[in-house]
Amino acid sequence: MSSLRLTPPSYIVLGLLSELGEATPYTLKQLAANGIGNLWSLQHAQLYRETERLADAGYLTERRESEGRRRKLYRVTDEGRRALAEWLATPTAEYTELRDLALLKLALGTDPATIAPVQLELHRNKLREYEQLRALSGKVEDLPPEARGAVLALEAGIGHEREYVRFWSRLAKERGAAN
Amino acid sequence: MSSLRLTPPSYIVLGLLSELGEATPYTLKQLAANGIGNLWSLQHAQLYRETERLADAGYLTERRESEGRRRKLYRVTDEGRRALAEWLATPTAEYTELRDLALLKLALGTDPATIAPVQLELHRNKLREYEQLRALSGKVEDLPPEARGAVLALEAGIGHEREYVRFWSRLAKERGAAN
DNA sequence: ACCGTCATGTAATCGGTTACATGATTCT
DNA sequence: AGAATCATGTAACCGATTACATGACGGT
Repeated sequence: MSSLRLTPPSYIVLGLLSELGEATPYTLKQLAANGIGNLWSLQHAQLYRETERLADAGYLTERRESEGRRRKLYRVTDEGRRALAEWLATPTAEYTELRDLALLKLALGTDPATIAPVQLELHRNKLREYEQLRALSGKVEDLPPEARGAVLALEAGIGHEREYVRFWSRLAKERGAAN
Repeated sequence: MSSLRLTPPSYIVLGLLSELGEATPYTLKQLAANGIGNLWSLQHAQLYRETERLADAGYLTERRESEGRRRKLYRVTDEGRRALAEWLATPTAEYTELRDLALLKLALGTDPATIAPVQLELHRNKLREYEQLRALSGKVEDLPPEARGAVLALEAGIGHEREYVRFWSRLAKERGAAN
């Protein structure tokens, strides 16, 4: 019941759970690994802690199976739904840093030639993966409203991966030519 | 002397300090706020902790002013320099998630119309800021080698900001037209 | 029956953020 | 001299990752 701060992981849990209805932390983990995990991934341990935290605060209800594995099943309360909706309705004006390790190394003086090829391949693979994922959904307008956001976020990811590929292939080429 | 794990902030400290020679945590903070802070920012408190940690582990030496403010001045040791060089020479194959709050909201079902305008302005401003910064340095080839990495990282940032601007202006337009 | 993997959870550790506190300078 | 801001540092809290531990299930 205490007023705890809701963090991005909290909203991920609330968001996923309100679509699923009822689920165990482990189910959430599996679900998160696919879609939203590309944007913001979570360890399974964190999901156990987070669901517990949210349940303590009244945003989720906890139910324990009486037989078998006696797993814990969570469900979003009205309060949780309200908190999520409120957060979703508020625009963020916060700037998110890239915090990319390779760029950090670059900024601190690495020779681009040593990291560019690896990064290039990494982002090419990621781009391909995203594009394949994207191809599975059709046009955004044809999707049910609840599913649109995820696809849009995926499209953002594709754009950034393309940018990464452009960037690192430029560096790979320049150095390749210079040497 | 203990073997502690070196984190990205550790390398930022090592990197900045090895360029500066000797500095106080506060000086590092100021320096970091400008250049590298756009990529990976640090609180001042963290810099105090981190310098202390690194000094304990033997990567920095600590010297205290005898008069005046009795500030702590740090300097990179050979071991520190070695650790930094080793890290810089190792390519990373790790994928960095975007972890952008606005994209997260989008993925969880926000109406794009409510966040797109704010994000658009945010990223337009950031882009302008980066481009002005970029204009201060000339061509990359004319720079001293130590300074090139920072400019390249900045160029990466510009690319991503352009991508953000493209993305959010698309959403802003679509919705604007639909309504 | 046994082995490996998937599933489920807890505990300990640790980095990072927030909050607090105070000492110097500078400006009016 | 007093106010405001810059500079310097410490302490407490908290979220997140790592490590540990065990139970169920599927295949051979």
